[in-house]
Amino acid sequence: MYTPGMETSERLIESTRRLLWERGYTGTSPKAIQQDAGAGQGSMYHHFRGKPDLALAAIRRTADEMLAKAEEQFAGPGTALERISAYLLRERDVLKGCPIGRLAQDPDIVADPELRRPVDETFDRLRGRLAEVLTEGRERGELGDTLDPEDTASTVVAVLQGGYVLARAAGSTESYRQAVQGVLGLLAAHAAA
Amino acid sequence: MYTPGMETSERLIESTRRLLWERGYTGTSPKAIQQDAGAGQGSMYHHFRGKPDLALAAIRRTADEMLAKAEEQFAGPGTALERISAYLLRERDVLKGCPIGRLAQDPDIVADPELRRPVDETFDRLRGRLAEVLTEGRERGELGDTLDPEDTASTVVAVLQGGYVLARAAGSTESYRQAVQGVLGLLAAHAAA
DNA sequence: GTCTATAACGTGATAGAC
DNA sequence: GTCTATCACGTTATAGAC
Repeated sequence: MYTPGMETSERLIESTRRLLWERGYTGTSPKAIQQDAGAGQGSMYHHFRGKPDLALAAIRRTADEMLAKAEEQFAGPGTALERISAYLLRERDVLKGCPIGRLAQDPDIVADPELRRPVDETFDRLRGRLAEVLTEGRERGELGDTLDPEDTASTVVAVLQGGYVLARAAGSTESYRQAVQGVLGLLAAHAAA
Repeated sequence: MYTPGMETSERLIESTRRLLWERGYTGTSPKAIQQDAGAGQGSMYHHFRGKPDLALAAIRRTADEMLAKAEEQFAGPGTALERISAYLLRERDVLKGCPIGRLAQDPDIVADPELRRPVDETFDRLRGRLAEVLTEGRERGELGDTLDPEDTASTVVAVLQGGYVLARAAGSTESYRQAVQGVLGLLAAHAAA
């Protein structure tokens, strides 16, 4: 992943992002990061205090990117259901899984409050924005009054995260697609009711 | 975890089951297993060919146990919705996550077809049984005709798996509860329609 | 800012004694 | 069947030269 026109610290963060996604925190060694970034031991420990410090920088950047991409669909045109549908069905590297959700399974991430915070915040903001979209849809009469926006927002995020899990287990994106179609079908039926 | 009245190979499997749940495959070392089980290196390599072989035995047992516990709710009394509700709301170690779903995030598990197979099969059977329960509910008129049992079954499994992810990220079971309430609410609205 | 050297310890496995 | 010894290599970091 060596990229010539990029600062060493920048390259280290980008390599860490990629390796955290592929192998998780426990499975990613400082040595692997250094090799991937084309940097020596000394460089890494000059720019970062250690593995957790570097991981924190990488996680924050990935989290910001994820929320920005989600906002593209949430703030887009269409009904609430159309925007949520666009979000769930947009092109994704389903078999690679969610770069943030993956970290929630890592015991070393969950055990460290500094590292867990950006993961928690990411899901909290996603859920919050989805709840706003759903509330809007209910006010516009696109969805029934009985729908609980907060609970349903959590459900949508959970279907996304769980869909990733099923797809990786199966080695196929089909189960992700099914899970998404299922929840969209339930939401559509609710709208019609 | 040393348990006196148990065969060494039995203790090794039980320790592996617990450590795989807590730390995942990559994060679990043979040495840690041996110490937990109170067995030496030689014992482990006498009974098992290595780490993957021992992990396979542990995963199979956990998978069987999971499916058996799920069947208790699926085969129980009540409507389809009541049985699915009982399944999702039964007592669970939510913050510890799903011992099988956790493995789907592990690159070394996914990369090894022998180790991935039991994980995939577990979800496939869960999804299959849920689809049967939903089909039954539709035939009995408990659920609307527009509901797709296969897709919805995937959705329910995904909500469960995703709920675990959200709960671990938040360090609280609340988001799991919300995600489950959300999908049950959508299913209930569908039933009423 | 970057590099190499070194260190103390862990990993996954084999060999062979008991 | 169980144990300890040994091995080659990886991990996470520190020290200090360039």
